[in-house]
Amino acid sequence: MVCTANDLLAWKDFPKGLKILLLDEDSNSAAEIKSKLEAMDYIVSIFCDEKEALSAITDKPESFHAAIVEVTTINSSETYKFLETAKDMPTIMTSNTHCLNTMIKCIALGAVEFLWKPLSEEKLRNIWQHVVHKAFNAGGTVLSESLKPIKESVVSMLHLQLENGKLRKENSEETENVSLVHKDELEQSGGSDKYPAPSTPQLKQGGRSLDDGDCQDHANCSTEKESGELDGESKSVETTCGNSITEENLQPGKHRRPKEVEIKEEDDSANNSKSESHTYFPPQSEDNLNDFNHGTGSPSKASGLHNSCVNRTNRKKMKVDWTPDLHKKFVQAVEQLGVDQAIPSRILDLMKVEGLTRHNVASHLQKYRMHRRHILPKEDGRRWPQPRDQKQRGYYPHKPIMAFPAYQTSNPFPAAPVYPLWGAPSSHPRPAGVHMWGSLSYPSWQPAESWHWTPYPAGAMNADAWGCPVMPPPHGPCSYPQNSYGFHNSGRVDSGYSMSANSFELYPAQDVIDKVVKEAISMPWLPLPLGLKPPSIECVLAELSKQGISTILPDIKSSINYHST
DNA sequence: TGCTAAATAT
DNA sequence: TATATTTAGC
Repeated sequence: MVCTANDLLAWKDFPKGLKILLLDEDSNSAAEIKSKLEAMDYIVSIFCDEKEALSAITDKPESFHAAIVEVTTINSSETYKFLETAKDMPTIMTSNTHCLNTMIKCIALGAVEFLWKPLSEEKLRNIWQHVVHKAFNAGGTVLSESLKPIKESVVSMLHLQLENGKLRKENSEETENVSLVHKDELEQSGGSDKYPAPSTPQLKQGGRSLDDGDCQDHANCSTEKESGELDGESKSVETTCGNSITEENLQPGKHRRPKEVEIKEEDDSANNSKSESHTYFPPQSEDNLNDFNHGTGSPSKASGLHNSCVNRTNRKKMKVDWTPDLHKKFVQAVEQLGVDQAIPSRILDLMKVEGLTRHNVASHLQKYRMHRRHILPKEDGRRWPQPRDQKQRGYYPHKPIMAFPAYQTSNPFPAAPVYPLWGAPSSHPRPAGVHMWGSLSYPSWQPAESWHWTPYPAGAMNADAWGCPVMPPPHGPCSYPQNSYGFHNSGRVDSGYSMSANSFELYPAQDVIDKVVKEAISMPWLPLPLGLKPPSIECVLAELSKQGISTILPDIKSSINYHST
């Protein structure tokens, strides 16, 4: 058998010496293939019968590193059986028949590649890649006996290479990681096969571009974040793939787990053609990820987006995908800090998302502010021209537009964060003890659409929506501490302004209006909500009289007078 | 370190 | 072209 320690030591010329099981009923074809393989120093064992081949594999699994199996329309079912049985062995299918169905089925059953006959040397030369690939991606649990030494050998080889080269990996680093990194290098330089897909080496030699990236798994993502934050922001992370990660998910090491920031990466323009890499996790590959420590479980579902990660050969950009979840975290952090106090570093701390950098946050914050600044005013700001001098950070030109009583401005963490919004069901409870005119502005900004946000989901905190605070800001955005009931959108009070479709949707519920009016009456010392013009006493009296009310309670009257003056 | 604006990517 | 994100510069 081949896989002894001595064999490994002598395996300097890998892949020479790889043992190939060749199953082909056509003896001529088999002989021809064998001849070519042997010319390349592969060791070939020919079988004409599936059962024999299978028993050979079963009896001596370590005796073969890979199999080349011919499939015909006649023997296909047996071939499939072979594939299923010899799953752990990298099996390359060959055929004279160009049958897509057969091809697909073989691949589906685990074949690593499908080659049409005749098999040229070119095609055969690189079949070793499948062996290495399998060795590294078997997921540990299914790594066959014959592949283990392969893996070790390759790791060893690469390790040596690296030591001579540039990357010096600390010895302390666990083997898995080492192998990982190395493997990446190997793949990138040699155009070896990538993870999930059967690589048709002969076709991809040399320039693996997109595919490389595609298959790249998180290992790459994690690789150096080197580029990135020179300012040392990104401590451990690097790139990540997946979703927003929570602390709990963090591994002591550095490789991200299931939830991390989704990042797309692009190749270094200097070296490669630039392309974004999208990680694809074929079903069978998922567990393989662990092998390399990069795994991230499955693509994050939180974001409907693809998982993207990056091949870190380059150092350029890692695009953070601000998924709704991530954005939600962001908004929560911002609101927790208070819009005024929200600065990138603090937000970053609160978010606790591995892989996210201050720059990322700053960038997002910029966008966030832009939205608040520009979009809001567009919708409702027209009627509230702001003084230009209010340039204080965190100050948003938009005026209060809240249609509901809000929280006390001094309480940044209301016990019951309820965010009634325009059009929100009147059943929304109102925070107890709040009697001030809400100082909050609930920017109706934004187009929920852009964040997959459903307007006013019952009980939901619309954090996904731009500007929809998850937590009320500590204080109002402007100097209208008391007038938050902006009815300017109603069009009733103010018909001089056009209303957007959204405005209609946001139209305050009647009971809310009633409530506001009631409060205005009961608390005459408070200014009227914005948008409400104090009626003249004459008008009020006339209206009351019209309704058959001739007697006016003193406090009502005083209230009217109060506001009228 | 934060902010803005330009550059770049999608 | 519009939008999102990164990068550069202050």
